[in-house]
Amino acid sequence: MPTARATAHLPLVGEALCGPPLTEVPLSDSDSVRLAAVLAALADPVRLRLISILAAQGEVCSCHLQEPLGKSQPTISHHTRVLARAGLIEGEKRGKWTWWRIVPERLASIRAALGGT
Amino acid sequence: MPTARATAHLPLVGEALCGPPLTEVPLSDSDSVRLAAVLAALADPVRLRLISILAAQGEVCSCHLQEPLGKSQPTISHHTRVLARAGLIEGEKRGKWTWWRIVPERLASIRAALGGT
DNA sequence: AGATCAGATCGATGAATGTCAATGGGAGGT
DNA sequence: ACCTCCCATTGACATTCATCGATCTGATCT
Repeated sequence: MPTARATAHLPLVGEALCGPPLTEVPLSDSDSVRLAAVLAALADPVRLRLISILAAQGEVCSCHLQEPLGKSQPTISHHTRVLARAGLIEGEKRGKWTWWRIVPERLASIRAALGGT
Repeated sequence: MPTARATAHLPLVGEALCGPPLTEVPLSDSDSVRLAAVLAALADPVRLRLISILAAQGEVCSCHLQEPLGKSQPTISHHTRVLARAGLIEGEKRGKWTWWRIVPERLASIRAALGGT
């Protein structure tokens, strides 16, 4: 069993996402599960493109997502639900349509959890 | 079909990760697939804790990962492989042991792809 | 050479996930 | 009332994935 030398300190969890910033690594079980869940919500090509569309257009209703994403309506609904449950987007029903928008703080907290200053 | 108003511009792909920064959203198919693959490599509790251990200790051999992660040796090997293939960690064989360390630029490129400055 | 140890690979298994057709539920419009 | 449109939900299917036991490859040591 060799010995390991300590060097850099790269915090992996930001306050907004997983509670207070942790001082001692490794990540706790619950924190890692929470962060992994949010990252898993992001780790899909369709959902990434969906988010990029929202980022570009500010607010988009589901009917505008189906065509650029090239997926069926239930699939789009599934992806918006996954993203909304992860807190990455928010939906608001206005009349017949549901308008979706990004929650930028959530993306920022992910970046922070990944070691951003 | 309602109309959408354009607001913020949130770039999702950084240079280091997926080629030149994209000016027009949405993300291309290939870019979203590439970014999703790296995020998927990160979206696992065991791998997040593994990375946090590496971040804290600088350089760690596999034999030191098995115990804190509480997983079998083949499972640890599987996770290091996934992370290495995603470019998030690097392994170096020295004698009998394989030493693993973080590739900080890779994490930084992910943060950039997620809209960081 | 033989024994030992670190870690990669193989095979199997159970769970999670992306996808879509079909259906259901509301909100508008006529 | 009826019809239409938007979207969520259900059920089913195929694929992917995390996990571990067993095995294989190399490197080290006696």
